[in-house]
Amino acid sequence: MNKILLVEDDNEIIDNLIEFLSKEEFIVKNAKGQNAAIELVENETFDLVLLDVSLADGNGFAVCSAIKSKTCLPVIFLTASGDEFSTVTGFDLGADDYIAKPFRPRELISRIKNVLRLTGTTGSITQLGDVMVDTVKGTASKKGKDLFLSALEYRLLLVFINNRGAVMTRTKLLESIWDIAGDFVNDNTLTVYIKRLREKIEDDPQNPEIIKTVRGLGYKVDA
Amino acid sequence: MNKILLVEDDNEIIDNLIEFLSKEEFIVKNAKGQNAAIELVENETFDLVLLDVSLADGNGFAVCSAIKSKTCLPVIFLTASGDEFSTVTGFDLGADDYIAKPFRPRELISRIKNVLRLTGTTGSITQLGDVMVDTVKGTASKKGKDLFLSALEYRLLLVFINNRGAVMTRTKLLESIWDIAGDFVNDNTLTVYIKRLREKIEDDPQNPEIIKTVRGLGYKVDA
DNA sequence: TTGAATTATGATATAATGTTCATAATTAAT
DNA sequence: ATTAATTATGAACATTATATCATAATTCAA
Repeated sequence: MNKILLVEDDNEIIDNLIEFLSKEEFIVKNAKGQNAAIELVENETFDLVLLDVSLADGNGFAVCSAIKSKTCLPVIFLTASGDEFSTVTGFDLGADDYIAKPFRPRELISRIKNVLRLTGTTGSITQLGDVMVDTVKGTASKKGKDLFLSALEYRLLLVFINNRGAVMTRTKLLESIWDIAGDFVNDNTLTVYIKRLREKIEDDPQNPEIIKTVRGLGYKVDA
Repeated sequence: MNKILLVEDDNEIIDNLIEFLSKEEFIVKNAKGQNAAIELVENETFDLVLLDVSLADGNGFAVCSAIKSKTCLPVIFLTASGDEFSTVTGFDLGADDYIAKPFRPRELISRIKNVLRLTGTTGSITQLGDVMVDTVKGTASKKGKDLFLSALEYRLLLVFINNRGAVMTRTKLLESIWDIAGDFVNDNTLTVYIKRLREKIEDDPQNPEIIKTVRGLGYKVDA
């Protein structure tokens, strides 16, 4: 159940959106003015803000700035027309998306869900076979069981996950984890880490299925 | 320098976009058909895909599915008109955004940058005062200098960052980090960790400005 | 098949982490 | 002011992490 703050002063739109969004399993709370919006954001927790650009007491950009400076809430602008929203300044202010009125309700839902997914409010979990990494918590698990990865093992796993499909050279991996080209850490250190990580995440560490060796080039995980 | 795969078969658009995006410091590579696109994605690394919905050899949705099943690349659809893109199926397929032709170049740039920011391909960095956390790399820094956080310290910091503005009770924190309600780890363990984390991230650990004690309730960081 | 290069493994010293204890400092209420 | 509760600190300890060495196994090419 995600909770949405609707900053809007047009009663018809308010009623329509509250009715529609409630059906879609969202909890909606309305603020009609800038101050009300900012106060609500300060005193309650929301998952997303729908923000009308043109409010009776001023434009929504100021509200967006205020919200973004206080929270990490995603903001979707509602605009009277596509042109009203300057994407350049809008996105610069930290807006996550915008939608022009009149919009089809289903499009609004899609955009809301999309933004929630992208901003990770619903959790940003990445999967690699049966290994799951939760970058929000900073943890990893295999088949639902917690993996106890050290800081370096975790970072090494992240590098592979964020470069799925690509062969990672030893140099690239060393740079990613140790920030240097291999002059200061022993070249074998990486090999040892690969081994240790494999021992924790692979079903059969001797025949790795996740982190594969690409002889002469480096290592890779399939996409 | 982000690398973009442009899947488009109209030569005029290709030329325009390559010229414009190159000026904006993007590296652009073009694929004219479905197979070319999928092959490129498999053999090269990109940061984002711009995907025309209507290609000569079929519609772009199939390409989107193929890309998303193989990679975690963000995809922005280019559509001839707003209606052509079904936001419902489009977003369900994993599309990250879409833009209807004709679009203003600056809007395209804004949307590209926005998606890159949201999907974290440019790094999903969260800031807490002068402390930055990069959950893509699994690292943290203060004033640009690397912090060497242990696995538990890093996770504790993430809990605070993901709950900015809220008071976190000792029980909640213990549950977040140790997955238990405090029965198995000593109650003081958390206190010691708070102290150690403060020593690494606070300017003056004796007078913490980031992680504040809320006596009787727990700890909180401001939003 | 042999040899050189690459990758894997096992063992080890050192440093850091994780947990607990004992004790001090702080705060709020009586 | 005294007391009780809460939070902070310092130090001790067992455990784990980290980096390196030596050595083994593997692969590829001559």
